[in-house]
Amino acid sequence: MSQTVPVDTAAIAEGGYDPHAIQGKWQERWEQEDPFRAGGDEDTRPRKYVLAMFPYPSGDLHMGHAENYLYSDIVARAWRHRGYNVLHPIGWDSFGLPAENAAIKRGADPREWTYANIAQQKEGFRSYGVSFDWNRVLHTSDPEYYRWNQWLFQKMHERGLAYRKESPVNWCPNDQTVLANEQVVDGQCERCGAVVVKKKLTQWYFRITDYADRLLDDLNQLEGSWPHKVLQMQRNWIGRSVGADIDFEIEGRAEKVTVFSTRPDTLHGATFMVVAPDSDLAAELAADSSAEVRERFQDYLEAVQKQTDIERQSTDRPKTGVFLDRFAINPVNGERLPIWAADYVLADYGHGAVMAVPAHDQRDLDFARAFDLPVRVVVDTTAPLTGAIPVIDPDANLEDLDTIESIDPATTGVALVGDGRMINSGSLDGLSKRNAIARITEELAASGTGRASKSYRLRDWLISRQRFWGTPIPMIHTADGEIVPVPDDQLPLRLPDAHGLDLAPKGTSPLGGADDWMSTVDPRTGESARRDPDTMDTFVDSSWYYMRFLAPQDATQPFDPAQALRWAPVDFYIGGVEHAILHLLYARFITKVLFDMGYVDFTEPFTSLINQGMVILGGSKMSKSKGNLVLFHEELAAHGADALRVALAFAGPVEDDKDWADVSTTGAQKFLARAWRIAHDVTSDPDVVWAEGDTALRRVTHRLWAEVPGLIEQTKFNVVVARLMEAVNAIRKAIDTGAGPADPAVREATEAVAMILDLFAPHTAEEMWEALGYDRFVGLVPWRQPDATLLVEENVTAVIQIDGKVRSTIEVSARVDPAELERAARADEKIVRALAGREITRAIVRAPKVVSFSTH
RNA sequence: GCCGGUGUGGCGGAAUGGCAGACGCGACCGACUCAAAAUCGGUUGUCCGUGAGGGCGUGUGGGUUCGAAUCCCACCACCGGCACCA
Repeated sequence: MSQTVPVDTAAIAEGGYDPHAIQGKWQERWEQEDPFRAGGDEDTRPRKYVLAMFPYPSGDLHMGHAENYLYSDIVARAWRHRGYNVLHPIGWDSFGLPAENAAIKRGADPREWTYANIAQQKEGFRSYGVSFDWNRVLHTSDPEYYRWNQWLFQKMHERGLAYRKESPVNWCPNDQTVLANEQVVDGQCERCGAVVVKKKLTQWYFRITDYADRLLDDLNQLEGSWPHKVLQMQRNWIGRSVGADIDFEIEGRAEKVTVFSTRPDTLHGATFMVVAPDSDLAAELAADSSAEVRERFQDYLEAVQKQTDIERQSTDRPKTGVFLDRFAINPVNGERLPIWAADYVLADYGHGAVMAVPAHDQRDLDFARAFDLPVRVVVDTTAPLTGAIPVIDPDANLEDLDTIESIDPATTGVALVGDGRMINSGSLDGLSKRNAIARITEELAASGTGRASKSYRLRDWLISRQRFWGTPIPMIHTADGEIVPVPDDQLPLRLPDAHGLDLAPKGTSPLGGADDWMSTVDPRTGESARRDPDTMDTFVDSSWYYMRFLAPQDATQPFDPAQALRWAPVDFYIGGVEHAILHLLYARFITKVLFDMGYVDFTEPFTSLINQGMVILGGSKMSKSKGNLVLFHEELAAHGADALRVALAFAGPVEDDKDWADVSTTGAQKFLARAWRIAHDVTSDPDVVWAEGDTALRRVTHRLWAEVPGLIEQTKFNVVVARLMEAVNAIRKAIDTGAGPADPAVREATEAVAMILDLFAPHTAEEMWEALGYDRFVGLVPWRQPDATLLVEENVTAVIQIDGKVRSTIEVSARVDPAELERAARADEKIVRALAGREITRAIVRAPKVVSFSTH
């Protein structure tokens, strides 16, 4: 048995191409000369702002980062070549739980862990050759940054957009903190997977629901520029329903109860009312009922509260509920509707109470059938919706309507949710659904018992967190129970030293244990007061960071409005789809708030958005626990940055997942060695006259110039790499068996390859550029324009079809006359043979590409 | 249940109304070499045929068109979002 000897294939095998030496050389020069710094105020070129979602410093970079920042780098480099002043910054989303958990595990300071990881990732980005502007680095955990989170919070508070309320909140029992709705996925904590429970707490919220309509409607502007999927997810998440609020008198209660309904047209069909058992309203209605009801209600409430969200939300559970022995009065007909408490009604949607119309709502019908409540049909879904309105006898009994009887929900168990003609509904009779909704809404408004209304699935954004490693909430709780802002001259309100603090999760913020830190004075009276012990959700940090890059060192304001006018909004944004309804919704919200405050002149932060796919392995997501990790620094060491970059860019469309098993770093390395070699084979000088070069090769070059910018704009990076491979193959062939290494077209083509390859393999491209006799940096060289005369082929292959099948091809001039082309096609030997005497009944000629004959 | 997306060789993918499978991976054959690696050249959708050539082929079925992977309709499969949201 022979032994396998490890060989440095990269250095030896590729015939002199040594990616690691090249990489070190150019990274050092970039570091010294800072060529990718964005142009300043004096720069008159048009501007482009390219941004990839900033990383969380969770250890070393991984393959997902390799992909994400490769794509933003490709776009940034392409725009530089096309004459733009490009801003491509990098920073770190450096507050958050993992730092804290790691610190708890090791008894260390989250700061140390965080900044050590940032240093490691910075080094990773440098050795990967990403063309960031390193002068604008920010870390959200720096007081210089989070000071402006506190500014934002106070601005929001001034405008009534930050407020406190007591409410049942999502509580992660593992992380021991509250979570925003967006951070609960399938009833589980987005971060750790623990089953989320409800807890009633007083917390800080941002009033994102005030912006629900704008967040929804403005998605239309992004159509075509954002992934369809993300727009869809945001629309679903906001979940606007249009209908009416209807006020019901309650017997024995002074105030009316309002319900929301998308089907106010069915108001005459309401036969009972249901309130959410965990709502204040249910508790109050039960409290004023009999002792027996109170007891039954209490038992039911306890049972309901024991359920997790997962249990409560699972569909096709049998309906449960209790009768509260209270009655509501239907405003349109005075009927008494029994009021029930049932957990299929949610406390925090609409008004926590519904009018139940069992005939026309499946849930209400299920409940009615379970508790033997009446069902009254008020929409004849069998009636035609077009033509004359059928005459309905107002005294007609349902039993008289044969058609309706056969589909009576009370017997079939299927609610009639479709459109139809109103019946048993007084003034609405005969109307269609849409007209009935309009009519009843008017009537309710006229009588003061209702009004048009909208409801949203979206809830206000809970931003308090009971954890240490985040932005302290800049508010003071005074002795008299007031809550006042920390005065501006005392900002930033810095986190205390973590040493000596118990960071372990215990359900309240660790800051509460920092006595010196917690005690402060009431800025109005000087009396002693307490700080707010909670920190902000880290999604607050990332909701506006793209603005901070515009002037990251500014100590006087969060961002410079003049720079915002120059650079913002972001022209090209890229990141994973996992942020579709978290970061991207919050950033849109905060941008609109900043617009309303007059700080920015745009309402959407990210003009175009791309979601890159994930890097997976063997069909499943990489994870430490599964042990199927492909490590970034190992791949980098094995193949070099350029091969890694080319392999990833070539692996497939940006949006698709890339299985590492299908990614060929060795293939990429081979290609790069071939490209590097042709640059060294060129023997002509830089001042040769290209026009004297081989025309066929020149056509290849100019097709490249014609095609590549468009392909980059469409983010078809894999196709651009394929085109470069074709070009390299064509040059190789020209050198070896055609025009020869001295031909000007060989130089022209090789220069084009170097200039475009810069997007994918910047180190190799610089090395090629140098070999071709130029000064650094190819990364800053403007791309050439295609020569139109070289784009028009002289001869093309025309396809000749008979009855839709290709039967022959002929070489013709690109400027061939259609009549002449048809003549040539008819005369073609293969066509004559294939026709076998059949007559051509029709000929379609699309010169110079197609002739299509039909024979029938 | 509602809404949306996707479906192409052994594999990743290309082609958005005009030669399906560009480019690459893998595989096979050859040149160079004592040999191997690297490099270079060739073959590679599938079936029939010695060959020339022909049949079939982009999830399935239909349609539009001289011509469909591409447009339309229905269905199937997979993936994703929302879901007792009134």
